[in-house]
This record gives sequence, C-alpha cells and structure tokens, in this order.
Amino acid sequence: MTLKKKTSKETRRAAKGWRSGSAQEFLGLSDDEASFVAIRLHLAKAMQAHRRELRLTQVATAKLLDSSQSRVAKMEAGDPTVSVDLLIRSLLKLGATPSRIGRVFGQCG
Amino acid sequence: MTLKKKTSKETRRAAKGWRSGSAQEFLGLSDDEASFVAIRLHLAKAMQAHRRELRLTQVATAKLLDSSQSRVAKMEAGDPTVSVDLLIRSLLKLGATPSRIGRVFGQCG
DNA sequence: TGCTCATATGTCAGTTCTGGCATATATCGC
DNA sequence: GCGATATATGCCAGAACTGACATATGAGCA
Repeated sequence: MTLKKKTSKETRRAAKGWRSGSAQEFLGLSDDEASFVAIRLHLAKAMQAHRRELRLTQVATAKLLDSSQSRVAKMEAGDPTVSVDLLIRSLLKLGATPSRIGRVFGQCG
Repeated sequence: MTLKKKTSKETRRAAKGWRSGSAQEFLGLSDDEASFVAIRLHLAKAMQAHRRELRLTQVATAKLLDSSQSRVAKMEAGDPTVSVDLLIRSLLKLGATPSRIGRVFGQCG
C-alpha cells in the first residue's frame, strides 16, 4: 500500500481523546501506519547524520551506494517513494551496524 | 539487487582469518549484505514468535495483514522474495512496537 | 550580477515485490 | 489407511520501488 490507502475499520482512536491536530489525525493514519512513517523519517535522519559524519556529498554517497544523487536526497527527505528496505541497506553499506540501526527504532514510539 | 549479485571489490575479510565455512563466505556476501540477510532472518523469527504469542494460525494472520497464507509462510521462513519492509509493516500491524522491533536488530551482529 | 557546488523535485522505463491461487508436505485424530 | 487442519513451495499478473536523467532551488563567492 505504501500510504495512499485509508484503513477501512474506523479509527479506534476516536474513543481516546484528542491529541491536537496531529499529522496522524489529519492524514487518517492508523497507529501502525503512523509508526511506519515515523520509522522511515528517523532512518532518513540517521542516513543524513551518518553521511555527514563521513563528510560525503550526496553525489559521493550515491557512488558508494551504486545509486544516484536524487535518490540519496529522497532518502534523506524521507520521501514516500523510498522504502525502509533501501534505507537500511544504504545505512549498512555506509558502515552502520545493525545495532546502531536498531537504536534508531527505539526513538520512534 | 536483493541477493544474486556478487560485489566486485574483493572481500576485505581475506586478511582477517578464517571463520569456518560460513554461509557468508560460501555465498560470497559482503559484510553489509550478510547483515541484511541476518536482519531479515531475525525479523522472520520475531514474526513467528509474535504470531504464536497471539495464538494465531498463518491463515488468521494473513487476514489481519490483508495478505495470504503463503506470504505469511514466506515471511516466517525469511524467504528472499520477502522484503524487510513487509516484515516491519507486518510486525507493526500485529502490535509490535518500534522499540521491540529495534531490539531485534540488536541481535544481528 | 553571474558562476559553481550541493541539494531538491519531477518523471519514467526497467526491476523487484506482493497477494493470491494451486499444489505439496506435514501432523494429528479416527 | 483416510479426512482435516496447519504450514510450505511454485508461480504469475498487477503494484510498488529504484536508478537515472532533467531540471529547479539555494548558498557561497568573485
């Protein structure tokens, strides 16, 4: 699905009080969908942080990843056309350990 | 790529001593590729563990995930045609928290 | 201002993934 | 043995992803 689809079962959050006009509320995301986009966003941030630690440009990074500058930009932007798969594979190629990636998940919910 | 491709740069592990006939060695995987399959395998295990905690059959699980029994079976088997994306989305739908998923990564290397 | 480098955004053809079907292989009680 | 239930494997059409290109925006400097 990758975003786009609205879950049919009416949000059980209804009974649970307001949480300000959150993006989740506005977009009508279920909790698991919201977590998923949060994960993508956090991995995107991690990606950028990691690249900067290595003092690489997006072009240089793209070369290391056998990809293109535009895709690196989209990765760091958390663009919905970028899969969590790609983010994880890219982080690993840049030298991040699974443990370090795992810690990113800890900051998502 | 998703498996299949051999990395061109000759494994830097060569200088680093033997580690028995590991699958990684045999398949000619680079470290990051090996980590990636390890992650998929660990998520697969987590998936099965989580399903069993919920006392669901693969069919019932498939229904919850808007998927099919065959795909659930492949998920739990760590089949290469299953993306890490799908595993993570599925775990979230089954109620696993990002933190819990993150801890799975900690056991991968 | 004009030029350069870094990053962002739009698009698309080729590849990969996914759901679902058919089928195969257990494992159980009868 | 035979059904019934649970899980595994092979396959494929349709959907999603990816690299690449073109182009746009932005920051820094002469």
